[in-house]
Amino acid sequence: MINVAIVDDHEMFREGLVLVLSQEDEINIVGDFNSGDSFLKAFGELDIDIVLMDIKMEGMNGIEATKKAKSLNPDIKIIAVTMFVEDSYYMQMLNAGAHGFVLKKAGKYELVQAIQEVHKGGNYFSQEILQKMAFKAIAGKDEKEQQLSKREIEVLQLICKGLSTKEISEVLFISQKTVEVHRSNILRKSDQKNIAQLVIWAIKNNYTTI
Amino acid sequence: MINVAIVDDHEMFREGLVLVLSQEDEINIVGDFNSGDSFLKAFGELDIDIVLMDIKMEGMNGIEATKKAKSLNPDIKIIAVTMFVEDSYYMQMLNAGAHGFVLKKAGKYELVQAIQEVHKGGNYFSQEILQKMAFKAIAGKDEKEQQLSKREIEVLQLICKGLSTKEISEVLFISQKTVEVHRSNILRKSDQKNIAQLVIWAIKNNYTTI
DNA sequence: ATGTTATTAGGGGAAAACCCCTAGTTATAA
DNA sequence: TTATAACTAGGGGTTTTCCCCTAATAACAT
Repeated sequence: MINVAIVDDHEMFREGLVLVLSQEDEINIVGDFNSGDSFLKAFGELDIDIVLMDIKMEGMNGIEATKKAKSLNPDIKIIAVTMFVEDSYYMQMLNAGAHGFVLKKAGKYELVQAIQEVHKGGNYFSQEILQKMAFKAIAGKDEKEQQLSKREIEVLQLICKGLSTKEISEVLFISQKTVEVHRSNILRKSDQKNIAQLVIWAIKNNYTTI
Repeated sequence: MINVAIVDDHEMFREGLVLVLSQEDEINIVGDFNSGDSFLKAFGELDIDIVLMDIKMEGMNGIEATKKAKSLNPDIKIIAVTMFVEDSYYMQMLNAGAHGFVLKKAGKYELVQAIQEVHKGGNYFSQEILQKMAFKAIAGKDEKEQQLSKREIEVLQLICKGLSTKEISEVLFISQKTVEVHRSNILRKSDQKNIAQLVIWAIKNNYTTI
């Protein structure tokens, strides 16, 4: 019997997951939570083998919740559940200690397979994600990973809120010139060529929420 | 007994919905479909009272599918299921003939309530949507609804793909000046002040997909 | 028929974004 | 201790966006 907890702030999706997985004989749903906080609060009292963790949530996100859960109990296995097949955040999630990665558009059987695989001590990644990783590895094995700095993430989030360079400079108490530097570094690192593309890239890479 | 069909291209969400609603004694799931096309193909052979219709789908979207279903059978009731609480597309969906509007983050009980209400011949709208409509009505009762034209929607979608004014003019075989006119009309009608805001507005209003 | 909207396209100019460049300070890692 | 990276900020320039204006043609509705 595999004890599974579910953390996702979408009621219907979570309730659906609970019901779908409850049908499986070998899976036992020990709890479902609508936030990282409520999950961690109940964490001590539950016997959990595997957590299905949404990455994008209001309040504490899946990456933070995964780090904290792993620090409380390193044996726990976490499978990230996500909407998009994008570049940057599965690395963050893997670094946080996740053992698997499943897309929300995956079906029941893929999800059960992922749970079984991870419970046996393995890893599971959706095909689409593996493909993305493989292509990325082939295409850019010489390029070093261009990660956004804290300040750049801050600026990116303000850009996505629709603030102009001038407005951002006023919010962050820095000169417009500095914001310009951040802007162009963000565009270069993200490999996007204008703000429209950047906003969509930021959403897919979990830097901002719509 | 209420015969319900579900149209949504997210496997897990749809499977979840099926299971959640199957638990209800008065609800009978007669079919679930991953696209507007597959739904309409099966439409003739099924006895459907109510359709839970996702608005945002690959291929034919929920608005088109709703229009076609209503033209085939005007008695059918459609409840739109959607991710965002935004301005423009519930009007489109209502014009297409929808009787209800439920957010994806709604819980099981709200959804069942919506189905019952619509089946009785009424309408159902999530609180958040009613609030949005009410505030909109109060704030802008003199302003007439500024709807985007076909060409503007075309331009908007190209903007969201990250094309510059020059590139758009080349794709559409019109002058840059004309594209500029469309751009500024889109910004004015959407009441957004730059491209970053516009892209997010377009996503929320279902003009483009991420 | 006559008004409205959509689509097209121009002139002209202000503002913002974008792209070079240098360069100082601070912090962190080798 | 010495690179390396992050954050800061300026000069100077091009390109793009955004905003004002006029205006013609076509389509559609009252």
